[in-house]
Formats: sequence, C-alpha cells, structure tokens
Amino acid sequence: MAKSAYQNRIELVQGTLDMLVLKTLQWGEQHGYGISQAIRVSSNEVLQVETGSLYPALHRLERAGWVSAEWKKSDANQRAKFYKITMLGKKHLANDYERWGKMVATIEAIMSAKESAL
Amino acid sequence: MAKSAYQNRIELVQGTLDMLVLKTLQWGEQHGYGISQAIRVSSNEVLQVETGSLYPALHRLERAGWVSAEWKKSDANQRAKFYKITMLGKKHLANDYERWGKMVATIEAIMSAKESAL
DNA sequence: TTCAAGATGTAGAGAATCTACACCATTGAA
DNA sequence: TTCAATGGTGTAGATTCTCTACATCTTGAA
Repeated sequence: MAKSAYQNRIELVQGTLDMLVLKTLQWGEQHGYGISQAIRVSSNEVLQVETGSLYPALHRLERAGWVSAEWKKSDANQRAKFYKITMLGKKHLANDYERWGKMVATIEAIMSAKESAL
Repeated sequence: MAKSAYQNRIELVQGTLDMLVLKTLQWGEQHGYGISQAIRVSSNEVLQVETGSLYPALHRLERAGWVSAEWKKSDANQRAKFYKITMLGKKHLANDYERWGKMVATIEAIMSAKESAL
C-alpha cells in the first residue's frame, strides 16, 4: 500500500542527491520529473526526492557544468527539460562516489570497533 | 607526514556526527577533546571533527537527553566536561545506525545498478 | 468542462558542518 | 621566571543542502 511505503521513506543524507541524479543520468538523458521517479522506483520507494530539492539541484549541476539541458517534448507530450550528463559530470560523479565509499568505510570501521583507538 | 594526512581528510557527511560521538561514548565516558581525538585516530586521520562542530553537537545531544555531562579533572589535570551516554542515547544510537545502514544500502543499490528501473 | 496526471519552478525554514576566533589552565624547557 | 606547547571549552557567522508549501502551466480522458 502507498501508506506503508510512505512510512518507510527516509530523508536523503545531505550531499548525496547530486550523486544520485548524475547516476540516473548515466542511464540516459532524462527530465526532472523522470529523474525523481527513477530514484523513487530504483530505491524501492525508500527515497523520494522533493521538487524543492530536485530542481534547485539540477540548476546547480547545470551551473557547475556537470549536466547540460535542452527543452523537448516528453513521452506524455508535455514540455520538459531534458538533462544529459557531461564529461565533466562523469568525472565528478566518479570522484563523488569514491569519496562516498571512503566515508562509508571509515564510518563503518568506527561503528563496528569494539574499543577505543586511544 | 601531517600534510599528507591532512590532504586525505574529508568533510563529514551531515547527520553522522551524532552517531560517531555516541559510539565513541559507548567505549566509556570521555570529554570533548578526547572524543575528537578518538574519532581522528580511529578513522586513521581521515575524519577530523572541528571544535565548531563538536561542541554544539555535544550541547545538542545533552539537550536531547542522549548524553549526560559532569565537570571533572582530565588525565592532564585540566578541567574538562566528561560526557556519558544515557539509556535514551543508546536507543537513539541503535536507531540512527539502522537508518544509516538502510540509507547506505539503498544508495549502493542505485549506484551499482546497470540500468534504469523505469 | 472539469479534473488527474505530467511537468517546472520559487521562497523560506531548518539543520548541520565548517572557519575563525576568543579564552583559560598546566607543564616543562630555556 | 617567563614563555611556548599542549590540553581544553566555547561562540559567531557563513555556507550548503534538503524539506515544506506554494504557484503555475499543459494535456488527455471522462
């Protein structure tokens, strides 16, 4: 049911949205609405990016040169801004993901330590 | 060298500091300065919590009832505020860690997916 | 003709981290 | 005895990012 799915939703960890958006765009160009759906579905309804987070993020990514945008018609015949990941964006994504993995590993090491390192 | 260690440092992901502090306190009571050292050392110099993050965080945790504080003398014979994790804090830590694990798994699922879920 | 779904966007609040300070006490070496 | 290094707590303000809540427009089907 929708309700139970909603209750399982959790807030995005700050700093991960760019990574998720860029990753989504590596699967092919997509518009904002489609990106939010892709993240929702591929996270099994756990992550739901709000429009107030997504659109500012997309503008941010475009300003940074990590994505490029073009107005087109969507499948539903609506005007939509399609985003493509750039070469720079791919590099940034790789860096970001590496940093993320390092952070996760570091935190995991601390959280599973049996005693203080001091 | 110190320099290379510094260059490897990365910023903390938002929302993880509370978890790291509470975990550190599960190893035994400790004062702020000691907590920051413990995190630095146990992360192999990757994480360095700044005082401008740490002290506000400790006050936050105390206000929330997740830690209790008491002024004592440190090993170096300095006045220091020693923090202890409370029962409530232990519960919170467990919840936090579970939520973190779920988030990491969810993000990993997306980041390693070969194609769009749509 | 009305309403749901598709689509983009902004304003403002709230949270958490960082940089950059200020301040005080103890100890050991010059 | 002074002075610097180490140990220790704290605040102010900037920045960044996400969220809630709102506004607006289009298309297609009932």
